[in-house]
Amino acid sequence: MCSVKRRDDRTAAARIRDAAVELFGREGFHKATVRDIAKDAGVSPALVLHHYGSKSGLRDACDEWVVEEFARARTEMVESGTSTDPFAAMALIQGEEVRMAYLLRSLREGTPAAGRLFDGLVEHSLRMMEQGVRTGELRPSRNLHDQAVLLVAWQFGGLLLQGDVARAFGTELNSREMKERYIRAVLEVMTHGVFSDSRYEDAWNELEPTESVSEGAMEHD
Amino acid sequence: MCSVKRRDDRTAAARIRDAAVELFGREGFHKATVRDIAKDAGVSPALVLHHYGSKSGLRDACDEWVVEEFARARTEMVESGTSTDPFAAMALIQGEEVRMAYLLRSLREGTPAAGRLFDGLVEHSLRMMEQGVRTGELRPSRNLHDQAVLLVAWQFGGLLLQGDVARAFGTELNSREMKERYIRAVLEVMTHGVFSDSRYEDAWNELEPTESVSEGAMEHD
DNA sequence: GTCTATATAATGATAGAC
DNA sequence: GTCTATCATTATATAGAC
Repeated sequence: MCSVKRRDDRTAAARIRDAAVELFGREGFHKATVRDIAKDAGVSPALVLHHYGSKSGLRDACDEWVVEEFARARTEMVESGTSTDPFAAMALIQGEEVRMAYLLRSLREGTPAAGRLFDGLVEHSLRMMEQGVRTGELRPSRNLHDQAVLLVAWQFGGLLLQGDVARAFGTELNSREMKERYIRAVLEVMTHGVFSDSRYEDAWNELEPTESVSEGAMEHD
Repeated sequence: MCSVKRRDDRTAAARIRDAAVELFGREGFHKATVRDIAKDAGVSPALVLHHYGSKSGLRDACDEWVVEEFARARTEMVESGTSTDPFAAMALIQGEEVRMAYLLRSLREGTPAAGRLFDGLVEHSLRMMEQGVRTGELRPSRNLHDQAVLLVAWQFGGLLLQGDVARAFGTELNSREMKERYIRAVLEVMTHGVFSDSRYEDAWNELEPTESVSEGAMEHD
C-alpha cells in the first residue's frame, strides 16, 4: 500500500503465483478473479493467463508450490530434533499464515492437492506415533494407523472450524486465551478420554469379534 | 428423470426452496445457478427471483428452513428418550442426507446459519454431557463447556473431512467398513485417551495456575 | 403467479502490437 | 515478456405480457 511500484526480486510469474496463493486462500477459487490476482501482482490480467494457461492451470501451479513447501518443512522437521507428540506434526503447518490459509481453503474445497497433504500428514503422524508408542509416551493402539487418520482429521477439523470454536468460547479468533483453552480441552480428552466406565469398552469388543490388528493396517498404496 | 411433469403437492415456492437446498448442498452456492435451481424445480428462472428477491435471498430462506428443521429434530429428541452419549447429538443430524449435505456445505462456506447450528449443537451436547456426568457415565471435566465445543468441532471436522478419512482408510465413502473403523478409533480415544504417562498432566497443571472451573464457564450469551 | 424476453455486469480467455 | 484492446460466455436480475 505504501508504494505502487516497489523493488521486488521475484519474477512476474512468481509474483502472480504468490498473489494467487494469497487470494485463493482468502477468497476461494471462484471468488478470486484473474483480474484481482493480476492487480495484486502488479501485472495485466493477460499476463496471468499467458504464464499459466488458464485460471485452473494457475491453481495447479499454486497447489504444487504449496505442497512442495509443506513437504520441505516436514523433511526439515524430521531431520532436525524429532518430537513424538502426535500434535507436533501440526506445528509444521502453523506459522506460515498465507500457506495455511491456502491449505484450509483447499481442504474446504476438496482439491486433490489438499488430499495429498492430508495423506502425507497421516503418514508423518503415524511414524511419530509409532515412535511414541515405542518410547512409552503413547498408549499402544489396536489400530495405530486408523488412530492417526482420526487425529489428523480432528486437528484439521478444529482448524477448519476455528471461527466457530472462537465464537463458542466467547474469545477472539487466534487470541492467546482461545489457544490456551483449546489446548487445555485437547489435553484433557487426549489424556483421560471422556467415558468413565467400561460400558464403551464392551461396545468396542462387540464391534471387533475376531480380527486383531496390532501394527496398523497399511493396505492403502 | 422418469417424467418431466409429476404430481407434486408442494407450491412452486416450496419446490424452489427444496431444489435450492439440494443444489446448494451438492454444488455450493456459487456453482449452483438460478437457472439450474429453476430447472430442478420445474419453473422459470424469473419465478425464482420473483419469490425470493435474489439468489442471496433464496439462500437466506434455505438457511432459515434448514435451521428450523434441525431445531425441530433436536426438540423431538430431547422430549423423547434421552441419551447422555455426547455423540448421540450427532445422530439427530444424520439420516437426512440432503439437509446434512446442506449443513456441511454451509459449514465449509462459513455462513452465519451454520454458525447458529454449531452453537445450538454445543448447547445441546453440553446439556447431555452434564447429565452424563451426573449419572457417572462421563468423567467430570475441568471445563465441560469447552469440552463440548471441542467435541462438536471434532465431530463436524470428521464429517467435513470424511472424504479424506475414507481415502486414508482405503475404504469406500460411507461404507460399512469405514463407519465401523471410524467408530472404533473414536471409541478407543474417547475411552483411554492417547497419552500413557503423566507428562501431559504436568503440562496441564502448568497451563492452569490458579483458576478452577468446575461446572463449565457459561459467560457467553 | 408464472412466463418470455432482455438488460446489465462480470469473468475467463484470445489476438495482436510492442 | 508484457501490454491494450476485445471477444464470448455466463450470471444475476428486470420488464412487462398473460
